[in-house]
Amino acid sequence: MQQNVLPADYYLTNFRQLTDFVVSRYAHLLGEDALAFYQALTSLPDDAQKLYVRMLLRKGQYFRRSKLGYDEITSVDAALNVLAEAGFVTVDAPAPDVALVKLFTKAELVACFADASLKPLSRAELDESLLQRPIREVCDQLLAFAQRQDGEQLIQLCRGEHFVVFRLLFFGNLHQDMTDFVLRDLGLSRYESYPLDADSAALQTPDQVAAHLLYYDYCEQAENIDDHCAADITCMLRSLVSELMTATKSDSVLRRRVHRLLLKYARQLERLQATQAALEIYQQVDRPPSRERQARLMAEQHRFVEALALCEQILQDSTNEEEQEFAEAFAARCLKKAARSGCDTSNLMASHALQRARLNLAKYTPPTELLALSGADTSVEECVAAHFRSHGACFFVENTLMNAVFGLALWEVIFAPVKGAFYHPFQIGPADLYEDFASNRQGLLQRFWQEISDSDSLSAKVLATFRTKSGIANPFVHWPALDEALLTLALARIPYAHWEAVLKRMLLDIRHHRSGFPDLIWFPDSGGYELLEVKAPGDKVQQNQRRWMAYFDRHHIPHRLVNVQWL
DNA sequence: ACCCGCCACGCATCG
DNA sequence: TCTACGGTTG
DNA sequence: CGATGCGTGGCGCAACCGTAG
Ligand SMILES: [Mn+2]
Ligand SMILES: [Mn+2]
Repeated sequence: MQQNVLPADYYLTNFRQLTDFVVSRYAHLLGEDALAFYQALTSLPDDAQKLYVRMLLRKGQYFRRSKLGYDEITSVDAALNVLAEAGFVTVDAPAPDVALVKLFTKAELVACFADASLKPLSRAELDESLLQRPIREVCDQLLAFAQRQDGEQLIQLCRGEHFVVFRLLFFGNLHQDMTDFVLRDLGLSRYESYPLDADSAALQTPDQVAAHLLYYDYCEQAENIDDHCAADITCMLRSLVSELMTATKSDSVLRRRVHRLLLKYARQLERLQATQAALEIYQQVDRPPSRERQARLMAEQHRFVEALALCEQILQDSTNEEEQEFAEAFAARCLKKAARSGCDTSNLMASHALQRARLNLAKYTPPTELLALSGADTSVEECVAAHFRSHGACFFVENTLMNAVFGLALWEVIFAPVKGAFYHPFQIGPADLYEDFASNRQGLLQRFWQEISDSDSLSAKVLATFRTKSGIANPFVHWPALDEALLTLALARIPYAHWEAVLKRMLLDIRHHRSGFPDLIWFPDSGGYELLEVKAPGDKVQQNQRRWMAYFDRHHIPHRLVNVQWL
């Protein structure tokens, strides 16, 4: 892959692109101080802006002058003077902050504090021991130590917190950053070009922005928290709930993010045996696997009636297949345990949902073959593929093939300019991909199925898109795993009705139906095709894999489970 | 598309 | 001296 | 025993540098 050469001030250009974009579209969402920050910074000479942005893009807010070696800046010292004058940095006047310690090496710290007892400590222990001392004194000594070195200065970057707001408004999240610009400009990633209409924005109101910023504050807090202190975690989560839960009512994106965070840390509370706290947090979340976790915790405490009530609720209203299957199986087990422990189960047995669950327990068993192979140095899947290649072509595809055909066939639908779906240039897909993708595109999909109504039109569409969009990011297309020969063969051998069935199930629930496809696709010399899921001894079919195979069975899509036995 | 989603693997537990 | 890692760079 | 649940590891741009051990 060719690598483009970037201009020396590429980072300033990128910074300006981002901030200009935000100011021109979202000025009404920027606070007064953020806007003032932008105006003050952009009125400085280029060199000062360059240095400021260089520091802004590095970690932390403290820097040693000796580590600011930027050849493209005519005079770093002059730039620093300008920045200091304008209040964008301080020089040799750092706030007392433990982060300053990170600017110095072990050897320097030992010398700085002239304390030989520090020497045998590891870096982590050294940091820890300095943390015990008064911060003020430590920082004074560090500053004095730095100043004793020729030309050294301690720079503190100021007002950097405003850039976070710009990033949030630009990307709609804080996990993307300026590297997206660089990777694109280097030619390492390519994005589809979709219109960014004036009215599409990730965030709409100042309150929403504030809530998101608060959420990311909590994320940061969570990352720095002691993972095995249940009390600390509980305390943080309670505070998050009280400050953020109301904001999630009207903001589905924030809701999703907050729920994820709560689920993750409630699970951690479980590991720490903090059952009550975990339950308390789970009760704030109404998405899977919250009720499953609650039911498990209830059953663990022999509160079978409550566990069963949760299962019953799931059976009645959950649209999540995995959660449904859990409730069916778990309810059956709980009923047994409840009966055995002498609970009165007569009320429970009257529940329709629970009765249905007890009948519904049969799991689909795919056609199965036992294959004896002698071990090799490659993966099981490759061994089995090699075996099947003696009677045809065989590829190790897992999700990549079906997903690729989905992504290529539906390319225009995926990137259609639906309102609110695209709001910055670095999206690999629409914002609502995993939410209401199909219902927000009913007309487009209807026209798609009219246009793509047979094998020829599907093949033509997929192969044409494969060529014209090659290399462009798409949430379903993993370009390196794809080659035209495989695609051509698959399109020729797999009947239209099968493709239609697969794509339609994917469309029903993209998030949960984009995975679980079998390992291999085999094209026998005699024609046709078959999907093969390989299992080594000790491995077993996963739930999402089984659901796909059950669906294959209903649609007469040829598939098989290949259990390997090592010779 | 948030130290993840996706897959396989290895271990402990339990009817 | 060598290696592992995190931070910085384009 | 098989079934189940839990935790794990690899894979994510690549080259370079300084620091820690
Ligand atoms: Mn697999
Ligand atoms: Mn497999």
